[in-house]
Amino acid sequence: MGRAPCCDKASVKRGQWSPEEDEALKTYLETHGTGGNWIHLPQKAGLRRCGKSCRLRWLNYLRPDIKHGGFTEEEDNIICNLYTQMGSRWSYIAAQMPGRTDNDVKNYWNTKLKKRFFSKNPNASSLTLPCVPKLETNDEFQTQIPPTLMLSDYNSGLNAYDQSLSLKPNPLHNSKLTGLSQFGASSVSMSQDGSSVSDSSSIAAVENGLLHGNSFINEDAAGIPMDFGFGGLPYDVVNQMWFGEKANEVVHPTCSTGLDGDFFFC
DNA sequence: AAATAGTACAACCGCTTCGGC
DNA sequence: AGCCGAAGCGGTTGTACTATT
Repeated sequence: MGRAPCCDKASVKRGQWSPEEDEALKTYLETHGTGGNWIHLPQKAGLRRCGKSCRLRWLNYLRPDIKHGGFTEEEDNIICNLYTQMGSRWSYIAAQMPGRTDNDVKNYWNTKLKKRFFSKNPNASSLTLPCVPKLETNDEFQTQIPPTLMLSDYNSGLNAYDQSLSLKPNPLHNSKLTGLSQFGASSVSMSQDGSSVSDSSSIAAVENGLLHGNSFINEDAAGIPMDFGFGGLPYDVVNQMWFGEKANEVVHPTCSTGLDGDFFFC
């Protein structure tokens, strides 16, 4: 038995939106807002569309603050940097670029940026990406971003990475720190087929200040930092360095932007 | 000019999470 | 505490457009 469909597919229109439909949706939303319910919105707006479809159309295309058009070099670098740090958290990456949507960023990465990135960083294909623990807001998390991991070169409001911030959990998020074992072991391949950990609470993790450079750090009850980092590499908080599999191997976490703006791994 | 291949982007699908009851 | 509906999210697919042969 499959999942019940969100709407009656036989009675709703699918495919490309017409200008008339766009106008109807836009007019309705500008007048009434969503009313907190997308499911019943199409009916009220006189549209024969699924509520989900309306929501997506609005969020990805019709919203007045959407920036259409090509990505700048600066935006390219932000995407590459954030992708290497947190994987395909498109909604979060998009949130760092005003006017860009997760769909936009995702499409742009999949069609253009990924090829460019891997042609410049052939070794990157073997990299693993961080998997993100769920967090419990009761835990007294507090961490600082190591200076070597700063992205403040960008003027795009990467506030979450502000070195000077000492971030506390956001009480609005009520996620739990569960399933820790999976995070140290699992990884996300940077190939097209690579899937991400489908867990939106990772965004809360970042908002809660747990992004620790390429890693996500939780401090357990005893105050011992736990690392869920880049491919499971432990992070040396004191020296702000990453350790490779060999004890004497040190991996520097910083990803940099070259003089010509091209992204590369150091 | 027509056919084919490649690219870009919009839209859909289904799983997970959240919040109200 | 558990259920259920709705929203959020990321992966995938569909399609229009452009370039190449």
